[in-house]
Amino acid sequence: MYEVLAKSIREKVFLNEDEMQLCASFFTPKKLRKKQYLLQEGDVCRYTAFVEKGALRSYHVDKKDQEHLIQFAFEGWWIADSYSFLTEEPSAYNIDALEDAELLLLTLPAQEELLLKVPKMERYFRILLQKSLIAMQRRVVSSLSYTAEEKYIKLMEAYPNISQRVAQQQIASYLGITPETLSRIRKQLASGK
Amino acid sequence: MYEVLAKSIREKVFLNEDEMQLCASFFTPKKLRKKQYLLQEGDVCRYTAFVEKGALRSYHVDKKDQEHLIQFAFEGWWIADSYSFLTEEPSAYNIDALEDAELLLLTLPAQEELLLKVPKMERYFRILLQKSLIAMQRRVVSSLSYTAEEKYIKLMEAYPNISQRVAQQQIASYLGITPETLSRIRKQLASGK
DNA sequence: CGCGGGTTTGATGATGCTCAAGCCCGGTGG
DNA sequence: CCACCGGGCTTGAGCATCATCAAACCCGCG
Repeated sequence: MYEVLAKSIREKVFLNEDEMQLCASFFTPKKLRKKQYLLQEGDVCRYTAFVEKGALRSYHVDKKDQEHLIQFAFEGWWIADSYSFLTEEPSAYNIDALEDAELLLLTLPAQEELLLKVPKMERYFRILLQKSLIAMQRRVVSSLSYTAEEKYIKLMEAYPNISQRVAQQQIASYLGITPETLSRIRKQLASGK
Repeated sequence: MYEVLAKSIREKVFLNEDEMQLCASFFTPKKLRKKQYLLQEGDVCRYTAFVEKGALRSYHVDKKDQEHLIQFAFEGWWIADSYSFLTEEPSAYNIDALEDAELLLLTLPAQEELLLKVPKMERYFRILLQKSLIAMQRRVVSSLSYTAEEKYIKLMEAYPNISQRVAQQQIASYLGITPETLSRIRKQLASGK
C-alpha cells in the first residue's frame, strides 16, 4: 500500500527504515470509487491526498455550470486544494475520482506532526512544491501563448498516454476549450496533419 | 538592505540573530535599472532574486514576438525561472526591471549551502512555494473560467494599486489579452458600470 | 436490443484579435 | 518657451477563432 509513496520520498530525500515507518504512520489509507468525491465545493479540504493507484481530478465549476479542470492526479501524484487545506476556508473546487483509486491521506495536524518528527520531510515537500510550481507556471505560459491546437499538441507530447486514461471532454476542460473544438482539432490533425 | 528579506523570513520561521546573519551572508546585493535584464531567454537562470525595492517581471516571447507576462515581482517577492535555475538548462523566459530595483540574489550552490547550514530555511522555502503555488493555481482557474472583463476586475480587486505601478500593456499581457481589448474593457466599466 | 455517455458534425454567433490611425502627455533640445 | 518626438493609450473596421446549440452517431453494457 505504501510502495508508491515510499518511492516518491526516496527519490528526493534519504530516510532509513524507521523514519519511513514513522512517516507512513501519519497517513490514512482510503479507497475511492470512480466518480466518488474526495472534496466538494463548500467543504473544507481536510486532506492532501497521495495517489497510490488510479486517477483523480480537481476542477472548478463556474456560474454557467461549466467544469474547468485544474489538475489530473495519477499514481505518484499529490492532489488537494492547498488554499482550503491551509486556511480551513471552504473550498471553491471539487476533487473526484476518474478511476477507482487508492489514496493515502494526510491531514493538516498529521502533516505538522510529521514535519516535527521527521524534519527531513520539509525537504521532500519543498522539492515537490517546486516541481508543481514549475508545472503550473508552464500551464500559465501555455494558456497565454498558444492556440488551442498548439496547447493540445504540447499536452500530448508531455503525456502521450493520457488519452488512454481520460475522456476527451476532460482533456478539453483541462485545455480550456469545448469538447466540440477538441474534436475538430483532432480531426484536423488526423487528416491533413 | 536586508530588512524586507528579514521580515519575509520572520513571518514564516523563527531565526535568532546569528542565524539571520548567516542567512544574509549567502545573498549578493544587486541593483537593476529600469528595463535592465536579470535573465534573458537562452541563458541559464543563475539566481533566484528577492526584491527589496522596485518591480520586476518575468515573461515569455512567443514566435509572433508577442510578450506574455508570467509574473510581477514587487517588494518582498521572489522571482526566477525555477526550471532553468534547478536544471541549469537555458531559459525560455526573460526577467527585467519595470522600475529601478534593489535585489538580493541567491545562486543554486549558495541556496544548497544555506539549507545545509540553516535547515530551518527548508521550511521558509516550503511555505513560500506553497503560497506561490496557490497563486499560480488561482491564475490557471481564472484563465480557464472567466472572460477578459471578469479577469480584469478580479485582478484589480486583488491588487488595487497595481495600475499605479505598471503600464496597462503589462496588465493586458498578464491577463492574456491585447492592450486594445483592455482599453475597451476599461471604457466599458468606466461608463455604463 | 436499447439505453446512455461520449464523440462528431453542422450552422450560427460572440468575443477578442489585427491593423491602422489618431491622440495625449511628458521629456528633450533648439 | 515652444516645437517636436516617442511611448502609451484610445478608437474604429474587418476578421479569426472558438463557443453555442442542436442533432446524429458510435459503442459498450445491462
